[in-house]
Amino acid sequence: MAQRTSPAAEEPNRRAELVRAAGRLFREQGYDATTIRDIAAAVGMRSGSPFYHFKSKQDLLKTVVLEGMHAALAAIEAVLAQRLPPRETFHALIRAHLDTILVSGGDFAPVLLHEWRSLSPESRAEIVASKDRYEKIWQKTLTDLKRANLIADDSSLARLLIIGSINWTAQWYRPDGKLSIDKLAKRTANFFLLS
Amino acid sequence: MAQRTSPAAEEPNRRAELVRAAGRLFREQGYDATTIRDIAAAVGMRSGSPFYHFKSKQDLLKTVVLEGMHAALAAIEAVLAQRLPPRETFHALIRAHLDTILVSGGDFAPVLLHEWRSLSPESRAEIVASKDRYEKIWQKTLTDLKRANLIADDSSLARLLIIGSINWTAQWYRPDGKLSIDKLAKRTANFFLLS
DNA sequence: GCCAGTCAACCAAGCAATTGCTTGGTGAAT
DNA sequence: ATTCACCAAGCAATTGCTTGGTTGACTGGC
Repeated sequence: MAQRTSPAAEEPNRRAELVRAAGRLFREQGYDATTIRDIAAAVGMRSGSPFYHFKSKQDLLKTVVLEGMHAALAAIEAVLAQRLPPRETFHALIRAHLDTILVSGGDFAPVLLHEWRSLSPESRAEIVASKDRYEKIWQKTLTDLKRANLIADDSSLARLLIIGSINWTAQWYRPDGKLSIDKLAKRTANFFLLS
Repeated sequence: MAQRTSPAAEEPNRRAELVRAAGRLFREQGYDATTIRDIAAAVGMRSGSPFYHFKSKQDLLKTVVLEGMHAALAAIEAVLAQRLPPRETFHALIRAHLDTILVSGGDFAPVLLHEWRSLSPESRAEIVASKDRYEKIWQKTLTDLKRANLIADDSSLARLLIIGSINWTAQWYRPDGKLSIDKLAKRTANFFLLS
C-alpha cells in the first residue's frame, strides 16, 4: 500500500516515465512479449535499473493497471458530480469511457483487458474494488434512464452488453479514421437510447 | 469402415489432440505463457515431439485460430441456409456466435481475441478473409431487420456495437452460473430489437 | 509363415538464446 | 559522508527448437 512516506505520492520523475513506457509497450506487444530490457531502453536505462524503482516486472504491471483504473474511475465520478439529467449523464459516461479506452496515453485499458491473467491475485483484488464502484455508477444511470423511459431494459445484462460494446471499440477504432471520439460517443449513446 | 482416401485433410489423430490441448492452454494461460512442454505434456508427449506435427509454436497457434475461425464461419452460414425470417435469423446468429465463443471446446475465439498480435502477418491475412465474410452476413441481417422495422440503425457502427457486446460476453460469462447460453441468446436478441 | 525393409510417430538429450532479477560498484548531489 | 539513481556484469532458469535414435505397425517377396 502506502509505501512512500517522505516523497508524497506522485513525483514527475523517471518512475513515471517507466510506467508510461511500460504501459505503451505492454499494449503494443503484450506483457510477456515485453522484456525489462525493452522498457529500460525506452527510457534510456540499462536492463537492471528499473528494479530500483519496482521490485519486479509484475509490480510494474500492477502499477500501470492500477493507476489507469483509478484515472478511469475518477473520470466517471467527475461526470456524476455534474448531476446532469439521465440522458446527458449516459452520453457523458460513454464519452468518458471512450476517452479512457481510446485516447493515446490511456494504454492501461487495453493492458488491463489483455493482461488481467498476468496479474497476481492480490493485484486483482485491488482492481475489483474499483471495478465494482465503476459498475454501480453505470447501473444507477441505467435505472434512471429506465425510469425516464429512455431505455427498455436496466438489468445487469443490459449494463454488461452496453459496456461490452464500448470496451470492444478498442478492437476496431482507429484514431486516424473519419470517426472522431466525440461523434462515436454521440452515435453510440443514440444507438442504445429509445427514439 | 476406415475409408480415409488420403491423409490430407482431417485425421482423428494426435495432431488434432495437440490442437485441442493447445487451444485450451492458450486460452487459459495465454500464448506466451504456454510452453511447448505444457502442450506436449497435456497429450502425453515429450517436449520435442509436437514439432513433428507442427513446424513451430506459431504454426500451432495459427492452426488453432484458423480451424476455429472456419468452424465459426460454418456455423453462421448454416444459420443463413435455413432462410429464417429476419427476427429469427438475428436470434440464431447470436446463438451461434455465443456458442462459438463460450462453449467448451471453442477455445479458439478467446485465443483469436487475445493472441491476434502473436500471429504472423500472413496468418492474419488468412483470417481477415473469413472475418470479412462473417461481417457481411451480419450486415445483411441488420439491413433486413431495419427493413422490417425491428431495429433502429443498420449502420456498420450498429454491427460493431452489437457484435462487440456479444464478443465481450467471453469476459464475464460463466457457464456454471444461472444464465444458460440459450437464455442469454434470447435476452440479448430482445435487448437489441425494438419492442 | 517368416523376415528384411520402410515409414510414421515418437523419445532422449541437449544447445543456444533469452529472460527476470541480483550484486557490487560509481558519479553526482546533498 | 551519506544517499539517490543508476550502471556493468552476470547468474540461474526457462525457452523454442534440433538432432539422432528407437519402436511398432505394416509391407512385399519368397
